[in-house]
Amino acid sequence: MQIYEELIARGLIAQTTDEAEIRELVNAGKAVFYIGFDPTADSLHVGHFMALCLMKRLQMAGNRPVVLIGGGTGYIGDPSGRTDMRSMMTPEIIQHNCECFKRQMARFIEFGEDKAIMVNNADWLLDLNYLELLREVGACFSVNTMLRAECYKQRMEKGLSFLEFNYMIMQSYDFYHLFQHYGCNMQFGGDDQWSNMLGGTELIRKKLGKDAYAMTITLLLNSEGKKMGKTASGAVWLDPNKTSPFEFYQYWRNVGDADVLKCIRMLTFLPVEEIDKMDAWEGSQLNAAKEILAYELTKLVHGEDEANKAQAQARALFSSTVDADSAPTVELQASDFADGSADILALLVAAELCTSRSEARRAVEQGGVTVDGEKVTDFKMTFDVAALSEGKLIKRGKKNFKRVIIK
RNA sequence: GGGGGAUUUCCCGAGUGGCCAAAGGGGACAGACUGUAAAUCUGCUGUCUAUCGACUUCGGUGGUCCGAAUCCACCAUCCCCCA
Repeated sequence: MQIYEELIARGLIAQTTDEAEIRELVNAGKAVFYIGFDPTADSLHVGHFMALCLMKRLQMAGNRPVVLIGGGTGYIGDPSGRTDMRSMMTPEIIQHNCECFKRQMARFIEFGEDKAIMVNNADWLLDLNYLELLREVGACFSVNTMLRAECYKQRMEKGLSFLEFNYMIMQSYDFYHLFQHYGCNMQFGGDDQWSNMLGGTELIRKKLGKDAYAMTITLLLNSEGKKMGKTASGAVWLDPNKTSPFEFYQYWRNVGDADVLKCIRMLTFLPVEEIDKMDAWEGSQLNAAKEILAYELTKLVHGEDEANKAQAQARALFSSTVDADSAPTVELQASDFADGSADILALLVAAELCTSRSEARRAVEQGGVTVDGEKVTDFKMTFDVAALSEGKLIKRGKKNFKRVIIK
């Protein structure tokens, strides 16, 4: 199976400008393609991960990836598909985020001579001259067309600033620039980038009379049509300090039945034939598929050791009531518990299992708290500080737990 | 530039002087049922004390009043209409 066919089999391709041409270039390993990443945070997340995987797959097939860091476009903020404006980032933050991105990417993509290259659009966007740009590039864009673009739809109701409106032009200019300086003839990206990407191919056609191509990756949506990789508290990050390997593992371990196979297909590097066999799985058998998904992804992002650890933790915690030695541990100071005894509410808060004593009290009242497997029934329960020097496993609900030790 | 409207607790959204920590829905969280899934049902959802109660909150700052999310003034942000 050739690479393009594999991408299709995995359900990764959403839209293309010229399928035949792209297929040929990519399969022949002749594509120089870029994907842009705006430094909107100090860590990459799952959405970026998909793009990085795509780069890796294409690189393995002999194509040359260009990673574009949006150090310049970060000054504007992409309005695509958003209902409100992004908060403006200071140049310092943008710079910092770019550094973080670079470090994380190096884990996935091989950079170097004849390998992948990394560029930053701050290098050419920051020096643009406004009037010059308007004449050179602005003349090639029709406001009428731009306004019809899908990516602005939601913003037409809530309002779109001129600043953000220009994002498409900057991204198009990037493509134009890379086409000329790096021979980059393709741009890939999330499906929400489609209109921005078309802006680039149009610009290249109008300015240079040449063809460039664009292809988008299917957005990873769950069966309810919501973007995956988000939790209530925010994105699922690749940075282990922001989302621990265990949390990362658990996120995938808990995906819905309807989504497991799709995720395995799109996100892992398991052979397509192997995945096809899993298609027949159903019911509780899917639990095994979820474990595979969680393990594979954790391994890709955090390495084999961390994946093994996370899996062992999860199995120990859920397969039996016996506590896990590998549970995250919190050490507290005995001096914080002046009278030598610690009440359960204080422990729950100190272990960050609850955010306030009120919340902790509710959890206890509803029967959601256990200590070393024993259900706590009285929220006034106290523990001898000395007894906690050995550590106790405190659980809030089924999935939150900490080993608490008082020294 | 002129005119009109909006800003409420995680989100949407009621609330136009005391009965408002603030309806309703969503989400989150906990419990039951399960397969660490989904669906369903129940509880719960500002903080502190937990008993009465106290405290902080309704874009910001000041003011009126015994009393303000609700009235007034100014400021900020956003939306709509006209130019």
